[in-house]
Amino acid sequence: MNIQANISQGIQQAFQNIFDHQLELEQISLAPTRKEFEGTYTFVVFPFLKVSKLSPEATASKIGDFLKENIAEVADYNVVKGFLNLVLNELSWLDVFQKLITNPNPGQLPANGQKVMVEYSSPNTNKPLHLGHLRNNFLGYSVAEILKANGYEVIKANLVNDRGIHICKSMVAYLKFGNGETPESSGLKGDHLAGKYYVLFDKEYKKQIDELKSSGQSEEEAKKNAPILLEAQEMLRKWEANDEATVSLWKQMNAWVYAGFDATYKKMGVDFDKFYYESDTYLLGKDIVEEGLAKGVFFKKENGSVWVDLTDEGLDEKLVLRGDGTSVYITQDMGTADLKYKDFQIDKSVYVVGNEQDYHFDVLFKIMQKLGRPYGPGLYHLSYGMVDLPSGKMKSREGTVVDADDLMQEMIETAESHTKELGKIEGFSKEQAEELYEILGLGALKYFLLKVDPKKRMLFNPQESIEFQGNTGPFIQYSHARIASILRKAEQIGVDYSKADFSGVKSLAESESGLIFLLNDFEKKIRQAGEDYAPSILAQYLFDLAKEYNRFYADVPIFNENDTSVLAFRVALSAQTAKTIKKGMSLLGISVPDRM
RNA sequence: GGUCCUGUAGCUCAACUGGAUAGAGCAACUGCCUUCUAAGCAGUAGGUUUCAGGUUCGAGUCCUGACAGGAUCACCA
Repeated sequence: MNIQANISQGIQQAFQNIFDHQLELEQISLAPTRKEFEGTYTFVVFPFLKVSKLSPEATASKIGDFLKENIAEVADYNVVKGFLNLVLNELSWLDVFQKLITNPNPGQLPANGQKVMVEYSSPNTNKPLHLGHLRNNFLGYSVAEILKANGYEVIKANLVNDRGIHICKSMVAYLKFGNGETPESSGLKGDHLAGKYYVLFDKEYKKQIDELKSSGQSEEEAKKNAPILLEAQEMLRKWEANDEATVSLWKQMNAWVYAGFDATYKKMGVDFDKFYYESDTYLLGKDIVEEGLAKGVFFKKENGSVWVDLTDEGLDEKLVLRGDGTSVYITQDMGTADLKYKDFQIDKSVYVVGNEQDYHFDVLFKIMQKLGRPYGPGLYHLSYGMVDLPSGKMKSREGTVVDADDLMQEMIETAESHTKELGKIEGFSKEQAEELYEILGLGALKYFLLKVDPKKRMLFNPQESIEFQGNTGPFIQYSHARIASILRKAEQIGVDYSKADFSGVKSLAESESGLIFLLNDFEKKIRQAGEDYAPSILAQYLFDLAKEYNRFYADVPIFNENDTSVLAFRVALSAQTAKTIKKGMSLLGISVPDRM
C-alpha cells in the first residue's frame, strides 16, 4: 500500500530467495537515508550477517540487486559498509502522492473501539491559573485530540479540587479583610479575587508566626498555633459538618472562581466533557479499602490504620486509611478511579499531573492492578516537569507566579506589535486583526510549551519573550498563510487540481519529493505521538514540514509554470501541505490563519 | 540517606527507540525582496553528547560507578 511496506516485503522476499531464510516484517526496519548519501531509505544489514554468511558489502549488494530487479519503486542502490541505501524512482513519489490526496481526512485513523479518559487541568479553587497550569492544560488538551485522531473515543475530564484547608484559607481571609468585596465591586476576575485573599492569608499567617515567636514560642509551635490557621481549620470542620453560613460562603466564592476559570479556559481554547468535584468524591474509596482487606491486598495495623505492602514491587508500605477511619489522598483517588470506570467503562485512563506526584500514581496504579481492575493496565500518568522562573519556583501563596491570564494577554499584545512592525495588517478589519493577534500570540505560547518533551522541566524567562521566528508556532502558521495565499490565487485564475491529472510531471525537485515523503509520514507520526502521549513529536514534525515547504516555495516556481498539469501538481502539493499543517496544528490546539 | 526524573553547540531543543561524519532554531557573521507573503530562503562559524569504566561489528541511546540539578520519601492534598 505504501512504498515503505513494499520495500519491506521486497526485503523479506530477498531473504527468502537468496538466503532461504524467513524474516518477520517487524525485524525489517527502514531508516531515512542520511543527507550525505544518495538514497531515500536505508536498510542496515549488520544484524543479518549470521543469516547471509557473507560480508556486509556482499550481503547488501545481493539484496540491492534483488530489490532493483523486483520492486518497481527501487531505481537504484548503493552500498556503504553495511548500509544499503535505496534510491527510489522519482516518479514513484508521484504515485504515493496520488494516493495521499484521495484521503479526504488525512491524519484521522479509523475508530478502534476503545475509550480513553484524559484528566487534566485539575485546578484548586482558591487561586487563579498560572504558567504551570498552562503547560498542563495545553498538554492535556493536545493529548486528548491526538488520541481522538488515533481512533479512540475520548472523554476529557477535569477533577476540580474545590475543598480542603487551602480553600478555607481564602475564605477566612476574605471574611477578615474582604469588606464584602465582589468581582463586580472590585473589577477583579473571580479567580483573581480568591487568589488575592489566599495571598493575604499567607501574609497574615506569617505575621502571626513572627509574633508568636517573639513571645517565646518555637517556630514549630508558632506554625501550629497561629490564630488565623486555627480559624481556617475550624472553618474546614464547619464545612464538613455542613454549617449553613460556611457552605454558603464556599458556594459564593467557588461560583466567582468558576466564572473566572471559564473565561481563562475559553481563552486557552480547552474544553471538558466531564467535571468531577472533590467535594463530591472526597468520601469515596472506603469501600475499596474493605474490598482490599477482604482480598488480602491490604492489611491492618494495631491502631486500625490500613496499609498496602508494595515492597516486592520495589516501593514501600503505603497508608490507605487512617487509624481513625478517615480518608487520605489516595483513598479518594481509588474511589474516583472506580467512579470514572462506572461512568464511562473506559479502557484507558490518562492522568495529566506534574511529576511531583510520580510516586503517588505509581502506588495508585499498582493498587488498582492488584485489585484486579479491568482498566488497571490502561492507567497512565502523563507526568510533566515544572515550569520554573529564573527567580526560582513559582509559589501562588507568595504571589511569585506568572499568571495565565496575564501571560496570554501579553503574548497577544506582542503578536500585535510584531504584526504592526511588519506592516501586515493592510486590508484587515479591526475584528480580523484582533482575531489574528490572538491566533498568533496563543500559537506562539502553545507551541513553546508543547514542543518540549513533557518530562523535562523548563525554564521560562519572562524578560526574553517567546520567539516568533525559527522553530515556533508563528513560523508554521506563516507557512500555512503562504499556502492559503497560493490557493486563493489558484482559484482566482481557475487552476483545477482536483482531477489529479499530473501527467506532465516528468521529474521532481528535491523539495517536492521531500514534501511528499513528509506528507506520507503524517499518519506514522500521529500514531507515534498517540502511543507515547507526546505532542512534541507532532510539533517537531510540523516544523520539519513547514520548513520543507518553505524550501519548496523558494526553489520551485508555481505560477510561472507553463505546463498546466505540472502547475496543478504544485498547487495540489501545496494544498495537501496546508491540510496537513492545519490538521496537525489543530491536534496541538493551535489554529492557523489564512493571512498574516 | 532510599527511590524516581534530567544532564547534548553560548542559549532553547532534536536525534526514527542500538546505526554512518550527533541535527534544527535563537544569538553572531555573509548573501538573497522589479517574480507566488523576507514572520522566509541559502551559507559561515559553533561539540571530548557531565566524567570514568563496561557490553559489541557499532553507544548520545544499554549496564555499572561517580558528579551536578530537580522531585519525592506525612495518619497533608
